[in-house]
Amino acid sequence: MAYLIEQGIAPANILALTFTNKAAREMKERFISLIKDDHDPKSMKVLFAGTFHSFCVRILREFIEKLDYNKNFTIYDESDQIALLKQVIGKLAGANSDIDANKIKFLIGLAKNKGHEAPTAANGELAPQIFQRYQEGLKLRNAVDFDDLLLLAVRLMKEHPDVLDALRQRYRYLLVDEYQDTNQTQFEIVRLLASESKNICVVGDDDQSIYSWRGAESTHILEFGNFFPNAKTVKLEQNYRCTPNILKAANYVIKNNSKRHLKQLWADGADGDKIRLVASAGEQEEAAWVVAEILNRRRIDNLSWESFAILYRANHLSRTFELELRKFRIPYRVIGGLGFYERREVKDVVAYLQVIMNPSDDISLLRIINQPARGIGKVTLEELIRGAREAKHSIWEEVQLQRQRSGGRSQAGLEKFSDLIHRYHVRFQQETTWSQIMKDLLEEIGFFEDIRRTSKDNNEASSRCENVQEFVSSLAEFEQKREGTLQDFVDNLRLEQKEDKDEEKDGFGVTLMTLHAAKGLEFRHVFLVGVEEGILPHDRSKLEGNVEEERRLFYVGITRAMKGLVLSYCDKRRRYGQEEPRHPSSFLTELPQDVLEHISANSTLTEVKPEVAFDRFSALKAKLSASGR
DNA sequence: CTCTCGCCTGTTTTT
DNA sequence: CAGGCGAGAG
Repeated sequence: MAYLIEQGIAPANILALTFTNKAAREMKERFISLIKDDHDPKSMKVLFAGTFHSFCVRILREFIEKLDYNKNFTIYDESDQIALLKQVIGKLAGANSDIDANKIKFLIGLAKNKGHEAPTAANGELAPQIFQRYQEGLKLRNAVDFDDLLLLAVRLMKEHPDVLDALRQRYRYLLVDEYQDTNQTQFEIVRLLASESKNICVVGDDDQSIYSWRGAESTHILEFGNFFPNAKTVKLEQNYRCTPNILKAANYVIKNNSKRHLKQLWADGADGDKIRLVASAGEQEEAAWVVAEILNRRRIDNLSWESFAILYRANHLSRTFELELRKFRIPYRVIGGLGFYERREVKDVVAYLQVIMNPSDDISLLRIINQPARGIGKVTLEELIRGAREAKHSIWEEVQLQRQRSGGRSQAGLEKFSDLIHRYHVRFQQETTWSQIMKDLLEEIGFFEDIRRTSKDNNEASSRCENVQEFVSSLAEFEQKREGTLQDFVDNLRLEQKEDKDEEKDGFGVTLMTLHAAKGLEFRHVFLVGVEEGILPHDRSKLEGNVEEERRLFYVGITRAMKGLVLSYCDKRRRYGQEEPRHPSSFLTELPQDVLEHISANSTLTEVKPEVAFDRFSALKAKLSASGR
């Protein structure tokens, strides 16, 4: 990107795509720091650097009317999808059918990611019908799901050559990061945009392909030359991040994969510290050891909290570490997991905004029509849904009909709700102080009182109220920056994990995140925790015969570390409130012994003694006898 | 119509 | 353990 700018290419003609918002942010930052001496960073705002999804939203908001959607379409997230699917399944198979909405959602996603119009019948007898009804349901609600964003963008470009042409004119230089993770649809987008100009540059590493479960195919990068025959390949084999010891460990692990593009990674400099393999009795001990080590290391080397990251395979593993960090009042941030906007109270507030902007959005409407309670109960709702279905219009329109008809206890409620949405719809259109309107709305419906009333305790109540307050202040902030419409605000919310607000200014503490989220990032000290058989590799991957992807995940984790790497596992772990025995990951046996140091978390930090010798059979034996007792 | 209680089920990874 | 959901009392 910096090179293109140096060559005099207009920033508006450059399009840079990534897979996560964090990676996009990181890319922008590094780019700005490269060019800031010669160019005004502000003039670079027209350069689009973002995720595939946010790029697609942008072009769809501009052109989607050509596909017979309304411009103010709503983006459905996972829970909205599930809600819609449950409706569809209920309609199709009866209320007490045992069809799992989650499974269907997964199948639909898989099909869409591969660019299919419908899942094949083999996926389950009802799946094709459900898929069809689901898609109709989205359309009816003027909504699109995450995968549709990509699919519709492709359709737009294919069916409307004038649009494609305009986009090609606009985005003349295309760059894609983490290209090994492109799925069929994303590949199609790239191909459509770049096939004429051939001004395309992609970066990727097949050893870091960790999204095949989302339809990513690393063949896209391996066969790049087939689509762009004059492509020039540049191998980046020197690693500037890790110490030779860490890189050696990574190389040893990854070479156990059979399906890969061979390369010789090397790193300069001193070997560095040994990699520490820490065994703990349980997750409490593991967390205690890790946090004590962070405290220690920070003091000794005079480091910032930001130098440390705790990485894990699955989100729920963050909990014990959060508790322990809190105990010592160490600042930290958790990436992912239950996102900010996924919290009940925040979702409710967002749903109000959605309905106000797009009343056809039944899913959001049903969420808030009786929230806080205004006398619209199950019976009324069923009537509304039935009426809407029969008349083939939205529930909102059905509300407009039924509020006229008198009788029934819910009448007043319907009247009130309908009037409320109308009034605020007008206000949001006419006034520009969105945050004030939002405050008025929350006040009028008694949202905070309702939260206090329905919360289990004071703690929960105040934290939920705070979340809503924070939402309102982020709205205020957005409004002050004048960076976009209210619709843009909601889009960002949907597509972006809520990041810590003061992340930019004074650091954000220790980072906790999944291995997937860590890709593309680096930390001075990495603690890769829960390295146990069944967690990494995950049990499910073994069933699905995809252990090699788990190994790549392990590889990604190892190579996030610049100087220090700790791999840690427990002998037992609580799961569903029940304690279970655990065993070290088989991946650990693939590590070169000479770069390892074995540590038992039972020994205190001041007197760290290397364990006798790591012998997994004796370790296993010890565990078996322990569990036997 | 509202609310509480207790049973149930699930936990991979992300936009 | 925790959040979702249905049943049943008020």
